[in-house]
Amino acid sequence: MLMQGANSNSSLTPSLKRPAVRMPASEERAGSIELMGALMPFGRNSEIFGENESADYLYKVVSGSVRSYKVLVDGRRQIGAFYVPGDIFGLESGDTHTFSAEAITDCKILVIKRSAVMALAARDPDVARQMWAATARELARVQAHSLLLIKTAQERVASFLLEMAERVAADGLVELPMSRQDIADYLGLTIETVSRTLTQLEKTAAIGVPSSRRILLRNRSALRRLNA
Amino acid sequence: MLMQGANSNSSLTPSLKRPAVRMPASEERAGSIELMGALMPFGRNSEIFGENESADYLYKVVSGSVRSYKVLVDGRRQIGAFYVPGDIFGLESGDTHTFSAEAITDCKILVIKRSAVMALAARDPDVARQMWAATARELARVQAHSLLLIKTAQERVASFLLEMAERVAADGLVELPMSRQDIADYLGLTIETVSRTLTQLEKTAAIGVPSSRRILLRNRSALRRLNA
DNA sequence: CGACCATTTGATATGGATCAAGCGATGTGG
DNA sequence: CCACATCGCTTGATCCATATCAAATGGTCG
Repeated sequence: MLMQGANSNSSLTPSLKRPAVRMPASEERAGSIELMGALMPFGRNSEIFGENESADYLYKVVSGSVRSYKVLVDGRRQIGAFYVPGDIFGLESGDTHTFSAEAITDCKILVIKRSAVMALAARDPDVARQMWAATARELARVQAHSLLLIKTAQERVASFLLEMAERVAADGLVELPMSRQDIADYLGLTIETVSRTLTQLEKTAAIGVPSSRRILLRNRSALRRLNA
Repeated sequence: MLMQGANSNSSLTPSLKRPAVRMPASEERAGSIELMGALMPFGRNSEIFGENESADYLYKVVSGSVRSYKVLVDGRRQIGAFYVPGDIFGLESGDTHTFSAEAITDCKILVIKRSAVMALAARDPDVARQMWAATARELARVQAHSLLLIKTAQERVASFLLEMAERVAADGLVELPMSRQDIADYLGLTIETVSRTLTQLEKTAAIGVPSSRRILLRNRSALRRLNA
């Protein structure tokens, strides 16, 4: 399943190379989770894991960005989350992934064997607590996302921009790694509505759109006011 | 904050009585979390905790049912979850609750001090793992709820009925503890739409509605087909 | 330059919201 | 025990935000 990352795209061959730093087992302690994984490259649009695959690994974005999504029976795609450098993903309840994950851009992902984490967590309460905390953070994100989905188009787009700004912006300029279609599928809207809403926000001077992937936040408090 | 359960309603005085079974500290082991709490009664519509209050306790429904919700700035109320006997709630990311919780019906809630759980988890990896698992289950539920919110009215109502059926039904007959308004706020619809959708499902013989709080699932596969 | 894909813009359709009224059950006071 | 108020729910009529269908524009890469 991990290998699918390779074939669905590109000439990248993510040969699972040993991480540079590897502590002897006795040294594995709280905070060392990140030293337990292997750094793997994924090409744009390649699959990192698929829905219903067994969740044998955890993932941490080192560079690039990732979308998690689910395709509904009627063909609609719902994006559950965008992950940017620093984010951990692949935390799921059971032993199988409930979402798929794809690289939005070329990216480097730290891939960590879940069983190793579990084993470590069984010995080290602090590691267990860290995993709990990571899951709880994810829970909070999903809850916030739920709240998005009951808002109006303007509110959703405004919330999205503010969210991305927090995570990825250099002083007011948000560089979006994802397409309008990705945004639409994240917000539960159509690309047309996303596009129209952006032009609308531009007209009211809340934002600027120098290029389609670059959004300048001119008036954050106006956006926050829309945040309902 | 805990006391609000008492005053906002009824003559019940939830005097924090000691639980019947109380193990000496040395005996507190995995699975004993439930012995660490106090059983408290809450009257219908009374508040169990409020948004932004510090999350000092975890809760487990023993009898009755509970709604968690958030009131948005514009006055709309979004219900995040319904909890029935056996469910744990009040797990939040940080140290403050992000939702409020109210008793839908009179209920009995096991109230557990979070710090006690945390302390125990620090010593006992299995407890920590259990808490992680509980949080992960909650995460899965919220994710499922997110997916609901992008569906059509029919799909949302059908999914809701199937969800409640799994949790609360005695062979096909779902006894709803909550009002149409609660359902509407959970599904991100209006009560009119919920009502209309139910009559519509009744006409297609997918369900029966002997009384407004009792729903008979006549044709689950039809509902599942709607589940998109 | 030309083909292709992403995005924007325009015209129309529609699902669910909103506004408004009717109905049935439950409870209260006479 | 019945008249009446109240509350929760259903049903009806209309409106509106967003979807859908369709076309134009712009940006990128061979």
